[in-house]
Order: sequence, then C-alpha cells, then structure tokens
Amino acid sequence: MKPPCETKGKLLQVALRLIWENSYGAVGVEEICREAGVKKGSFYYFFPSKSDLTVAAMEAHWEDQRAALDRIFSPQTPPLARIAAYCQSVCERQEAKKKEYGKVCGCPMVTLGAELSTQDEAIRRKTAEIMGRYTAYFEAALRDAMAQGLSHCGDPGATARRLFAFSQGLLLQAKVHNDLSPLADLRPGMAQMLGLQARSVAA
Amino acid sequence: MKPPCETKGKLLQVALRLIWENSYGAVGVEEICREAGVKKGSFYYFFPSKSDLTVAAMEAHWEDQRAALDRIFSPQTPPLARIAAYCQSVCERQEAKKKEYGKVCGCPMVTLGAELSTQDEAIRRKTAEIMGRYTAYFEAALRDAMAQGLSHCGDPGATARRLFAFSQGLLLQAKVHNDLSPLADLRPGMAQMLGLQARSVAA
DNA sequence: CTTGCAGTTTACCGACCGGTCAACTATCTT
DNA sequence: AAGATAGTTGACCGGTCGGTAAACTGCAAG
Repeated sequence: MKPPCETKGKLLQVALRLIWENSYGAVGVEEICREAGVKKGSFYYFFPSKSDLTVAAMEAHWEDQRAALDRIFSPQTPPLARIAAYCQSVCERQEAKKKEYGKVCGCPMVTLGAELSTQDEAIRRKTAEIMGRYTAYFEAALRDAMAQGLSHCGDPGATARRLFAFSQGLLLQAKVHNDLSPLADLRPGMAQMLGLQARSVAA
Repeated sequence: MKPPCETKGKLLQVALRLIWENSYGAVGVEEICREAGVKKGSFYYFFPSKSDLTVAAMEAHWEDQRAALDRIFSPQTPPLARIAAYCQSVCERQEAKKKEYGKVCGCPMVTLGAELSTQDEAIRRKTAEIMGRYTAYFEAALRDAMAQGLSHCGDPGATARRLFAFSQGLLLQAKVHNDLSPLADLRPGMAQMLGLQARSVAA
C-alpha cells in the first residue's frame, strides 16, 4: 500500500501485454485487474477510463523500447549496421513473444493503430506519435549514412518512412500467417530499398 | 421475403462496412442488423455466429475487389503500368472512403488481420488467404516484367510480398495519421523497390 | 489522539453483448 | 385445400461490459 506506484505500474504492464496478445476490444478492465492482482476500484482510482490506461500503457511501453532503440541506433555503430541490428532485434523479439505466448503477436502499436484509429482519437494520436519516434531513429541513421557516402537515397525522411512502413507491413504478414518466416525478408528487403546488396546491410 | 438473398447480401455488405469503419469488437450484431434493416433473429437464421458472418463478408468483399483487380492487372496492360495503376487505385479508394466516412479507414483486411489474428483462427486464415490472392497479382506482373526485361528483381514471389507488405504498411500509416498524404509515396516507393526511376512505374 | 490523505476493497449499476427460441407469414408444391 | 419450406419476427436469456460510490485501511503530520 505504501510502494508508491507498484500497482499502477503492474496495471500498465499487464494491460499492454493482454492487448498485445489479444486486442483492445477483447480485453476487459476486469481481466486486466484480475491478472494484475488488483481490484477494479483501484483501477479507476489510477485511471479515469480504459482508454486513458491504454494511452499510458503505450507510453510506458515506449519507454522500455526506447532503451533498446538507443542501444541499437547508437552513433557508435556504423549507420547501416544500425538498421541491420534493428531488423535482427525485431526478429528476436517476435521469436521470444511467440515462444512465450504461442502465437505471433506482431507489433502492439500496429494492433492498436489498426483497431482503434478511427474510434479513439487519443489512442490514434499516441500511436502516430510513437511511430514517428521510431522513424526518427531511421532518419538519423540514413542521414549519417549519406554523410559518409554509404547510401544515396534522396530524402532521408521519406526513405525512413518507407523502411518503417515496410517493417510494419512484414510484421502484420507474420501475425496474419502466424508464422515468423516472412520476417526473414526484413533485412534483405530493407537493403534493396536502400539500393544496396543484401550483404551491405547484413555486415 | 421472396428475393432469395437480398437480406443475406445486405448483412454481408453492412457488416464489412461497419467493421471497416470501426472494428470487429466495436461493432455489435444488433448494430449490423439495425443498419441492414433486419432483425437479429434473421441474422442467426443465415449465419451461425458473428465470426462466421465476418468470414463470409470478407469473401464477399473479395469478390467485389477481384473484378477491379482483374481490370487493373489485365495482361493487356504493360506489367509495370499495372503496378502503377494499382497504386493509383488504392489512393482513389482511400480518398473516396475518407470523403464518405470522414476518416481514413485503411484496408479492411489489415484492420481485421491486426485485430483478430491471435483470437479467431477462421478470420486469421481467411485474411491470410485473401492477402495471398493480392500478392499473386503482383507476382504475375513481376514475372511478365522480368520476361520482358523491364525489371531485374530476383525472385518475383519474394518481391511481390515485399511490395504488398510495403503497401499495407503505408495504408496503416495513413490510417494512424488520419491523413492520405503518406499514400503519395506508394508509387515512388514501389519504383524504388523495383530498382527503377520513379518515372518508369509512373509511365 | 486525531485529522487527512493515498490507496484499497466491496458491492453495485444500467446497458449491452452474442446467441436462442417458438411462433408467425408468405410463397410454392402437390 | 393442405402441407412443406424459406424466411421473418420479437421476446428473451445469462453473462459481461465499462464505470461508480461508499466504506475501509494504513500511515504520517499536527
């Protein structure tokens, strides 16, 4: 009862996991509370609504991801190797999730964005915001690559959005086929989009 | 009461529209019936469950799309022009839907696949099946393009899946940003993936 | 000792969910 | 005319939904 935020944090974490594995509509407040070991009254003490909880859970999940992304996209790493590392990280994460849950779950932001963008403005906006942060990492890597003469794509921002869209599309393919093999094409596909031999990005 | 299938067809059509504009979980059987001018009892006379209706609605919607795709990907049209025509068709369709509904709705298969692939096997399978049919059109066009020496991508099947994944990713971006402008990059992005100047696919 | 506050618990609300059922109607067949 | 058949209707089911309200608990400051 003292520990300032254990309950709130547990709620955020469980909510994102359940929504990721199922969907927003299919997960009830009651279920989130049950798995978090919390009573519904406490839930509504911390969050005014299911939608608000979801937005908060998305932001909390971003903070977790951010640490990993900062490492993957470290300026210490050569620009194209950063992108290769991202591809590998995506594959590993999907593999781990599949082993944990038994099914390919894709990206939680894709699930939320696809399901709720037309229905819940707050969630739509948060999804767009977080996705924008992802593309910023790609854009920075591409800018560095261009400065070093490693790639000759036109606008780094546009190319970053293309790479990110491609990765989301493949992630959705993997989820829909409940099969990780489409992700094997993530790195080669990105290499092709950068006008490189697959080797370059795989280095 | 005589017209053999008017009710059933109306149900299929309304269901796909509502799910497209909202989501599977957010649309109730009652609401579908109301908008179709049908009572719930009749619904369950034609379909054993909401899930079965959805699968049938997906297939019915595919049949509509199939006609358009057969025209767009006609062997009469030069292979790369088919792909350009597809890009244009996607943009026009999204524009029309936005004008009709007020928001960018993306692709109904993306919405359904992202929301339900981990929860409803029948819907997941149908989504995968229909998406596979889409990529087949791309694959055929790419095979023709290679035969005519217009493109030099490696495996047409793999490239087809890449193009399709990219288009789905962009569609999701548009939905999440509630903005059609990301779709402007559909044709140039595909051209880049085919190793062409944007002009070639735009011809 | 007591007041106040953060957090928790329990019980409860009306609304709606997907789905069922038996009765009804209209048409075609014999 | 009688029956069979396809389609339709409205009433109803138990369960669950998101959300609310009030009482309670532990602890810290006055």
